[in-house]
Amino acid sequence: MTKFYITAAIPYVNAKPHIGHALEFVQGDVIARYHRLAGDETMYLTGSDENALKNVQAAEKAGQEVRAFCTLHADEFVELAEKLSVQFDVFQRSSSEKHHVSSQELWKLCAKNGDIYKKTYEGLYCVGCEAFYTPDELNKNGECFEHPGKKLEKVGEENYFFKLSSYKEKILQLIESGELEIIPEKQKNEVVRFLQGDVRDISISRSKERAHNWGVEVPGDSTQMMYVWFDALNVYQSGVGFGIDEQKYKKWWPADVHLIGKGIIRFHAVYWPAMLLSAKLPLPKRIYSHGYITVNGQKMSKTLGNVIDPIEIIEKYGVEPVRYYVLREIPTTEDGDISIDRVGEMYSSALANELGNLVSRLAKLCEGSSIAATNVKTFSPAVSQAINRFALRGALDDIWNRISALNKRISDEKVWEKKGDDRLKTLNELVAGVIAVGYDLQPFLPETAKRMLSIFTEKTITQPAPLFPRLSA
RNA sequence: GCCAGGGUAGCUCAGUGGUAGCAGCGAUCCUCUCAUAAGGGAUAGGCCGAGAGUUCGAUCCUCUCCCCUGGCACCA
Repeated sequence: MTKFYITAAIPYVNAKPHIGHALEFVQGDVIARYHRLAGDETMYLTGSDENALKNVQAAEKAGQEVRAFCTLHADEFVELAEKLSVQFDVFQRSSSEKHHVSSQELWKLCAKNGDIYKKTYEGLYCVGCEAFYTPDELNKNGECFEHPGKKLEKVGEENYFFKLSSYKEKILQLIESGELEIIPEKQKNEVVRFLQGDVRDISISRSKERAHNWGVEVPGDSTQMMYVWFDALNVYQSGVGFGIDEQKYKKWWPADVHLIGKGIIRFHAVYWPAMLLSAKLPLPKRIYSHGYITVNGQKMSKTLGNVIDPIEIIEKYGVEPVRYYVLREIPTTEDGDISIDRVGEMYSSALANELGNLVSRLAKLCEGSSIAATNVKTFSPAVSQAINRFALRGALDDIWNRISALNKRISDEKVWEKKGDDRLKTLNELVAGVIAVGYDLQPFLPETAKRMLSIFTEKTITQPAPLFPRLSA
């Protein structure tokens, strides 16, 4: 039995989840479910990024204690996963004691290898980003791109630095050779271009004061806290026992897939491998990067007030239509758009009319006939291949082509007019087709798939209640 | 500003050096009746962003321009 370990990025918990988080959770869930069904021992992990300064600021704004604030939001992500039928095996909070110990362990390994050094850093500091910039990273007015109009301050501070520059060539080679695979190509190219440029060492700590005394303390220096990404990335390891449970860690690490949003590719494809190389630990095998969701063609933003709460759509249409939408309508590795109306359209056309009605009509046609249930135990090659290439939408395209073909066959052959052996033979073939569809659909729409398989493997097939009832409105 | 990728039917997109696509959704029309008034079929007359060049010939090659999107160190 092979193991399969996939991670979803750990979200900041400074606000409640939006539809973008749902997209990533569901994508990862499909891949995890696929591997579980294929017989792999599977681990699907996510967690929460709680040590970020943003959380401290958000908590202060909300007038709450940081830890309580984080717990509140972390719970919302756990709840979202449940409502989406997303099965995480581990939800690792980065504020947990174990995670702190684990991250300090990683730090020590990098330090032992001589890759961490102290340096007084003087630079231009953007209060909005709470980050330093070099002049060439700024716009022509000398302001950062995130906060145009905001003057930068000159700040000096002694920090720990990580020798990222030492690993530039090695990582470039790993990525170009495909040993560390990045999908899609577009993101891979951006990482390669970055690595071909001037890669500088990065600051990996900040003063405790600047960190508002929140985060993971640097081992052996109680005046410094780890830069949040240093510990955040380590969630992928701490969640499977790194520095805590060696046996467990050895079993799961390295990750087979890191699933992330395109905005954090650099951390996963450059910093993270560098840290692991420094610590002499195995590297993740693949990075899948997905796009962002726009709403009615616009970026989601709190200012615009167009943030879509996935829970709301789930309540309106149900879980599986939401899963279907983000998997089929949103290009797997690119940006896509969502609107409530569009979800409704998809519900009617693809789910109720095509799939739901197919199940209904075929079940009805089968009533009174004894159908020999086929026992499918594997995914179709097309679907397997698509999932392994992170082409989730492609897999659904294939499945829906088959659904259309089944509907067409029923009409073309006027199955309802057939009699005797001819009818029985045709029905058997059609049922086999639907069962195969149901099997392939399991990772995507688990509940629907389960019902389909159960309906058509019964000894006597009877017409079920609609899988996707027509919407009244 | 710099870098990358795009601008093709109402929408989402595919595509090729030689009259643009059996594409999907929506729309319109026709049609079956097993089915959730679902299914199936047909149609939709789009200057393939603008201009110039290369070529016998370009939507696809080159150049310029316009527009959009993405990346530019803490955003799923």
